[in-house]
Amino acid sequence: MASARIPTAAELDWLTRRAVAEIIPHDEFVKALQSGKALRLKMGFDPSAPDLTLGHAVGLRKLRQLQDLGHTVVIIVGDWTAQIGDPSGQSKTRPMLTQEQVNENAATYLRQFFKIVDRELTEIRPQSEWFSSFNLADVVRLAAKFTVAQMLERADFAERFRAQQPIGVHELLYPLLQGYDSVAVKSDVEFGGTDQKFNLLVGRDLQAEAGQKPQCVYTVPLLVGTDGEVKMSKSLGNYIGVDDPPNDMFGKLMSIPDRRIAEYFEYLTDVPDDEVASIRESIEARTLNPMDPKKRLAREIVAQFHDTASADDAASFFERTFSKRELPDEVPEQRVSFSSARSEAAAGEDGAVKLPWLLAQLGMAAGTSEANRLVKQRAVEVDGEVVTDPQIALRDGMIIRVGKHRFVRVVDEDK
RNA sequence: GGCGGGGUGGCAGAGCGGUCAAUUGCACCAGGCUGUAAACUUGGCGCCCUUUGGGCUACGCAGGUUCGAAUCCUGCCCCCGCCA
Repeated sequence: MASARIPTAAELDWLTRRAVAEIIPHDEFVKALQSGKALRLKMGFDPSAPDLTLGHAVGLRKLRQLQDLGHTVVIIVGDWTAQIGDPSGQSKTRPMLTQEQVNENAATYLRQFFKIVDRELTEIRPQSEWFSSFNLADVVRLAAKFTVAQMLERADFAERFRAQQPIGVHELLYPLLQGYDSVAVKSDVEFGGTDQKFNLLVGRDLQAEAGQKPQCVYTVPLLVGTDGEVKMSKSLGNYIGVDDPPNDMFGKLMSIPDRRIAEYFEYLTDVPDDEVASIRESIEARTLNPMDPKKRLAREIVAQFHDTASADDAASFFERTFSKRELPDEVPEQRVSFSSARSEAAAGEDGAVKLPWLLAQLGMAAGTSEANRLVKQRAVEVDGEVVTDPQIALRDGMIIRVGKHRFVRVVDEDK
């Protein structure tokens, strides 16, 4: 049997407290770590949302810490449950996905997953491995183990029920399937956000029934998104992706509300507890400008998902572009055929072109209507000058800026 | 199976024959202030045309009545609840 290093007292403390919501049962988990046996750490993922956010990173960082002791991660590709749509924390039924979409998403997801988790100590297990051979009898047997009342204990089901929102019968199957995964892979500990608690506990029950030692349940707190209010999630648009380019990541981190700075440090960095505590205190006491620890946070995190050099670059990019409002020296280029632009959107004798049209073409505005508004509201700059004239002369290499953070260098494709 | 309620823009939720591209809140975008924080403030928020102007597409789906329908009628689909 594979073995793992026994954690030191400090490591143990870190693993069971920092960025941890709850470990059930706590003592059993500690005992397991101290046994020296390599544990199987299960984490499921839902391939309906292929992009990993910093919210996911909270839990993945814990997995990584445990891997560093020699434990094994078992990642479950939820190719069946994704077709159901996880009802956890959802206020609505989610759409089902096709197998093709699932496969595509899984590839994207795993690439990002291994930015944090050690590939060498990871087992990838698609649910279809055990569920494709499931038949109706198996499903009925599984479903018979739970009652409707038990299912309705789940906070989100209960809430939807109360609010007279629809709950699909198939959604009740979701926790059961996820729980069965634990039986299939013989997991020792399952990880998830606090919203997963119910599902994770179902795994314990099913394992016990199957004569296995029930897994421990390890939940991590949910990271609040950039709006500072609700759980970070892609569908709410308040997320920071682990795959976000350094500048974006840095900028998004700078935009989180001050009151969330400390918890971001706590959940996403290795900055020691006492330092985090002092940052928290000085922000509350207003003894330092919150922008400073926030910059540090942004650097720490960008360095983690990219590297130190990128973090430095992102920091100076940020200061130049947003603090001083200068143009960055590297502006993404967009190629446009000047001649066809002139024939399509000619606006004058001199070869000028309609600016709103151009903005829409460049993808800097959703459409010409929006572009028109932006121009009117003085949100458009060309080569550093605010433009209000809806006509514009094309110039190779011209730099167009819309709002604070959209800019493009226009290059003539005809050349 | 019976009875009742309901389907409106990203969400919530008004409107119930013309003045409705549709009140309002949230979210979002942009300007001001600033630290891409908070608070505040101004404008905007279906698409398209250069316009205080015009066109097109929209209020579950399909038809119909009407000079005119998100608003009335018919059929269909879907959701919620109660009773069985």
